Amino acid sequence: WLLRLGQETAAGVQNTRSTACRVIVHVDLDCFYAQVEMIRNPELRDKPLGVQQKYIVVTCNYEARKLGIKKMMSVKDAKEKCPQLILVNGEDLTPYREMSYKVTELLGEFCPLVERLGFDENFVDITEIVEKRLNQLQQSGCSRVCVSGHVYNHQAINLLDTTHVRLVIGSQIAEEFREAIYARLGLTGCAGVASNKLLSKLVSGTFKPNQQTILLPESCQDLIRSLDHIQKVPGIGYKTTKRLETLGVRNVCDLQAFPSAVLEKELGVSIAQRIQKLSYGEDDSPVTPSGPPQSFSDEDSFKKCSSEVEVKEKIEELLPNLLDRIYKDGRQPHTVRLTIRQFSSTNKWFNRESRQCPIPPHLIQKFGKETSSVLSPMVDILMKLFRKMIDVDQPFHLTLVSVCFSNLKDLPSSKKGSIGFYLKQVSPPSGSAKLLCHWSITQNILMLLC
DNA sequence: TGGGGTTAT
DNA sequence: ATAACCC
Repeated sequence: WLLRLGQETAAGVQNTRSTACRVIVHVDLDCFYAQVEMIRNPELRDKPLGVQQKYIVVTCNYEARKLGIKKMMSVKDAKEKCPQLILVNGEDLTPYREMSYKVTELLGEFCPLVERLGFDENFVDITEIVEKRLNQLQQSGCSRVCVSGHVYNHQAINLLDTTHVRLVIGSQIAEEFREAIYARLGLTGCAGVASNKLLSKLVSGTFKPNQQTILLPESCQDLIRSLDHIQKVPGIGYKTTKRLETLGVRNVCDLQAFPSAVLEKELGVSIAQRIQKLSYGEDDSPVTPSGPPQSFSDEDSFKKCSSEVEVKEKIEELLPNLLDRIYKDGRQPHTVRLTIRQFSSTNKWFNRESRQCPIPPHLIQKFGKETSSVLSPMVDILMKLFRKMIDVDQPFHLTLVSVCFSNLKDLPSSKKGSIGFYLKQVSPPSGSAKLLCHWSITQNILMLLC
């Protein structure tokens, strides 16, 4: 696609600037866990591969998909379908988490506005980069732009429409993102470019592995209405779908046409207005930079755990890994939480309960040092939380134990003379050494030079 | 269904 | 602390 740029004066650009659309990229890695495993062991590259957690194949590579393996298939069904399927255990998320942050950090080199969604998706607000390139193009008198990848619906591009031009420039930037992710990390993925997060996410999935697509505004209704069920709309989950079904709302068109007043009474004004806007493809939520994580957790599920001693053992298994992650992060957690799931034949999922408490100050101090000194006092605290939930004199049957550290705070900076002093000045909320965006780092270095 | 995450109430 | 959402 070679196209001729419309003639537009600088003044014209200024006039349209206040109404310029946002340009959002959604980057979605292909079968992420399987890709990471194939990098760890290249011999798996051309073989059908599944990643297993407990008795579930949580994801698989495209070789396996050709043979009929689906995400979240039971190991039993998968082996029946495909006896040659190779399975690797993916219960320890460490390799995936590490690679995931490398991707986010790489995108952060292009632009500070990067928001994570799970381990394998990122939103990037590239509005400013697009504006800059648009100005460069116009000033250099360049008359052609070329779209990278697909255009949703094969819609024709109109280069007199500045929104079209912005999205085309966005496609070039998305291509650069994917090329950088492949060149530096060896990962492939999809990208979607549109004027908001919702649409960028929906359009990124339209051409699937390792391809990208842009959505022009005129095709927005086609895209959103192509969703056969409302639960496919990101933001409308299981519960809301059930309540909407009660109201007779089955698809996106039903939701668009449904009386707002009735919806607001049924779901509350906030949810009603948000999801009805979503049904029109409208989403004004900003790309919020994720920064370093808000919490660190580790969990294990199992068939049965029914004594205090077993619970303590589970906790002792989970803690060292967690404490190590927190130590490497550099911040100190101020809250700890224990979550359990009790067995029940009815309502099998979502019967989790938790208790949390502040971490005593004397223990918080020790997080910056050796993890061994925190271990046993922390086990004691977690066992107390456990006894708040479960009467240990009565029989119980747990199927999951999870420990979570949250309310992370930066180490108190030792004021002058320390590099921390300069770092804290520019980025007070979360100065975790690792995930500062490079702008903050640049500013910090400039401060040091001053 | 696993092993994580987030925000709103 | 729970409930909803996301992957």
